[in-house]
Amino acid sequence: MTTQTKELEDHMAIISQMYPAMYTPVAPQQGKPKPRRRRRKNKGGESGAAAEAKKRKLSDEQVYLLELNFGNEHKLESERKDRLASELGLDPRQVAVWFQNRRARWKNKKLEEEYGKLKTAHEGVVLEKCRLESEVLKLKDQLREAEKEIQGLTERVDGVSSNSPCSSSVLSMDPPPFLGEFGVQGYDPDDFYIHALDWMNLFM
DNA sequence: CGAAGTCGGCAGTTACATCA
DNA sequence: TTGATGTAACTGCCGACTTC
Repeated sequence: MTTQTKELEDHMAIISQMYPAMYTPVAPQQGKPKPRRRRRKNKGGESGAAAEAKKRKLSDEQVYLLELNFGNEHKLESERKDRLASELGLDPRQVAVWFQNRRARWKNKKLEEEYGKLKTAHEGVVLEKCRLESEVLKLKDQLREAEKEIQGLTERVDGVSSNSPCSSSVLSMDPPPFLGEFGVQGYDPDDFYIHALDWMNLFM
């Protein structure tokens, strides 16, 4: 076996993996030919007998060369089509049709890939949304607890406010930065408890 | 400039081969 | 035998280009 032949076989193996259904070996026509259903019309003007004589399935080598050409350029200029057709022993029309169908398959494949990517991305976003929603619920709970605690402390402070030396300055302070639900800009949930404790220490 | 012809591309369809 | 699937080939339409 020559290196070139081996290379061709390797390429065919790869291509066969990509398009398994395209490369089943052509079985020689044996016995009496089955009657074919009639097409609607034959625009090409080819006689029925001539069309009948044509091999329907392209050979592995023909497909391999067509794939190589398609890999280089998906579009087919007239000159290249004629050259390819004579190289492969095909009608230029067959080459054009093959490229057309191949472009359609390629487009479908790309659409499927794109769909897969979008689906994965969408699933990721839905997951992240769930995570964020549960985090919001958790933070709301924490906020409620903190507000309850502050309420209790405030009531305690009110009870002794009349004889506390610092009461006036404390009571005149701005409300704590964590009061109110999500109304504070620059609020960092990680620092929530640290800030809350700092603020409460003023009363201790 | 515009009508007519040609050509290539695409979407959709049909006919056929192959396989489970 | 039959239904599903892949593919070659077809139809019909459209836009770009050329010719007259």
